[in-house]
Amino acid sequence: MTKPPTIRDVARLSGVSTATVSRYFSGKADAIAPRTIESVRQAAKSLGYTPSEIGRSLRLAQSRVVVMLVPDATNHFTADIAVSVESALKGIGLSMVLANTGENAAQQDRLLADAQGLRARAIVLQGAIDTPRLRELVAKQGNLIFANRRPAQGIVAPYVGIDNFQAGLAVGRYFIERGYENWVAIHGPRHYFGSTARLDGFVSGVGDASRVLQLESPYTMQAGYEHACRLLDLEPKKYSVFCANDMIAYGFYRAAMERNLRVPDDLVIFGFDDNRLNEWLAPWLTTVKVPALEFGPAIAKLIETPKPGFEDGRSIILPFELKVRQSA
Amino acid sequence: MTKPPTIRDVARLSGVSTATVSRYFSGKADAIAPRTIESVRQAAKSLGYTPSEIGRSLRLAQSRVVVMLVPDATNHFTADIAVSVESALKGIGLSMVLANTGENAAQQDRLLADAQGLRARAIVLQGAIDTPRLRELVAKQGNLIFANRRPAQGIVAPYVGIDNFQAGLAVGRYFIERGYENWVAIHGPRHYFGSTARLDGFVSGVGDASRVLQLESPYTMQAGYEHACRLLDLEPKKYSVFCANDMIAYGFYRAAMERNLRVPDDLVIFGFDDNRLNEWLAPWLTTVKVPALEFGPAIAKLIETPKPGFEDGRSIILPFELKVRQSA
DNA sequence: CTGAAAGCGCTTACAG
DNA sequence: CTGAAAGCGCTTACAG
Repeated sequence: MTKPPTIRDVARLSGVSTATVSRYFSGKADAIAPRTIESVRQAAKSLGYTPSEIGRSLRLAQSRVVVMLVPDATNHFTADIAVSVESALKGIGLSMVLANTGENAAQQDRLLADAQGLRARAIVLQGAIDTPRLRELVAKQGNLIFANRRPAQGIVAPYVGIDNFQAGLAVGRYFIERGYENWVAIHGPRHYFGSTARLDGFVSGVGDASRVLQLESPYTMQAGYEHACRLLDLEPKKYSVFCANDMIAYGFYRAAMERNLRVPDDLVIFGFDDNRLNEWLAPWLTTVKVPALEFGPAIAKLIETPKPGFEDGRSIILPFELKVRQSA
Repeated sequence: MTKPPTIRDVARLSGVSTATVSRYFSGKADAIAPRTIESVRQAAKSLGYTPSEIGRSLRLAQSRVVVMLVPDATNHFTADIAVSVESALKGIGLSMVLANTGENAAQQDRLLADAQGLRARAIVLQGAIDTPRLRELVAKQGNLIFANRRPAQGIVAPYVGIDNFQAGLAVGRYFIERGYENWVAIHGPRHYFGSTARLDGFVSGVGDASRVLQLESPYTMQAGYEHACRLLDLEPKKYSVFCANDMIAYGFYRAAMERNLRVPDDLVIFGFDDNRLNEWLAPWLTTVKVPALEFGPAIAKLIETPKPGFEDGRSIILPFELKVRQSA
């Protein structure tokens, strides 16, 4: 509750100017006499001084905060990426503020304004909704980074993630190769560009859009379960289901188990993400592996590297991989 | 990339002083003439002005950032609490910075210093390691809040969470009531005060410490699995296992399944937390329900309410509940 | 190697 | 209802 000591307190106690104290704390100690260093160190220590990031940020017109906006922080894969990013940012001296948009455009825009208020060094969006405010910010600030889902057409900003279209395509082709029938694509919300890219890729892969049953769905087990119940009860068939993420796949599987269906004999299920839970909870799930742990380093690199020119298309495309296990 | 407009730019464009613009943005608009308000609003809008939190924080000697330190952000229950807290803080105009201590004392202390540097409004610790720096901060800043695990003896700071000792006690008594034998307590790391409180409670509940096999363990499925394998292979028995959290219980269960053991006939498993995954992944797990969603509001309330006196024991004890399902 | 001074973007007590 | 001015905690170009 006591007011924290300032640079002036340290200067006073060690008998030097604030300039010298500042140099000590901003890594310019090699231009200070050893004896001076020592007295500053001591004074700072005895006062328990930690430089104020606020003063520093104001002076440098730049903060060390990066804001990450996610549609749903309770989604495991989203959280995995967030953890990876937080850790990589810490490595370069930055803090991460995490905020939930709840898949809500107005909420996203509000948080975008907050991030602007914090003068965030960068804003990382995992699944952005295309709004005028978003576009304005991209154009004016140029410090937005899109992660995992590519931004909508016409937004020029760096993207870190896999090529969702290619991944969908690969799954579609795999379906053809294996001779699967009764295609179902449970795809993510249409307002995310990345969701539709996966879907479009898949449809291209199987080659016949009219034969793909497309179901839009939130990225949750609950939703996967409900879609499955409806489908399996209304018109039971040997479906081949491409799920927009692993959680949907878990839900679908649950419904299948309840109906005593065997996978992959009675039903084919393909997931997406290969989240950390699979190893323990769904080692049977065939899925697309997205390298969650590579997001952090890639994003950190993007933030550290200054923008080259006006056009900012410095995307980092991470590799994906089809993890073929039992379910497909 | 353009430098963001400042309060001065808005003042200039609308022909008023910065004081007036400031009043407009800090909710003192009722003391401004309607016409003035309108011109400020317009000017701000046309410039795309968002007040700088940095300038504001410096002036007010108070930031709107709350730092949350967690031992392991990939732990689901930890993440659930973090989500709840983030959402409640947003409701009162605060941002949350999340950081991982990785169960490492030095890392925790470093992050504590960072939080101090950010002049965090509050620091929330989910599982703190008892270090001199932590104690110093509690004494000097008085803005630390302990969540889910009570601070070590002698640290006077608010705590939000269940009474871990009582919860452990209730489980121990339940074991006695049901006549369970071969007690095993797989407890969390000893450097967390909350872990030992649960264990101590359990031991009190069964009433005979010498008959409890105590195994220290990280809070992971992997660790639960490994403990189980060792135990079940070395000396197979009908164990009654109290797991420090649900993840450990999942791991234990997995090992049991691999050995064709039936729960609860061949093995009794009791979890802790009742995390969000149980509903889908382990609806059979008997566990202690900790109300994750109540942490956010409780912590927000604590932050909003000014400290009463010198002694700060304003803890909020949340209710827990034994969720008896099949496994015990 | 060191210091005096200006200024980053705000808010608010004071005066009118 | 409004403005001039001081000051929050820093950093750095400049001068010595």
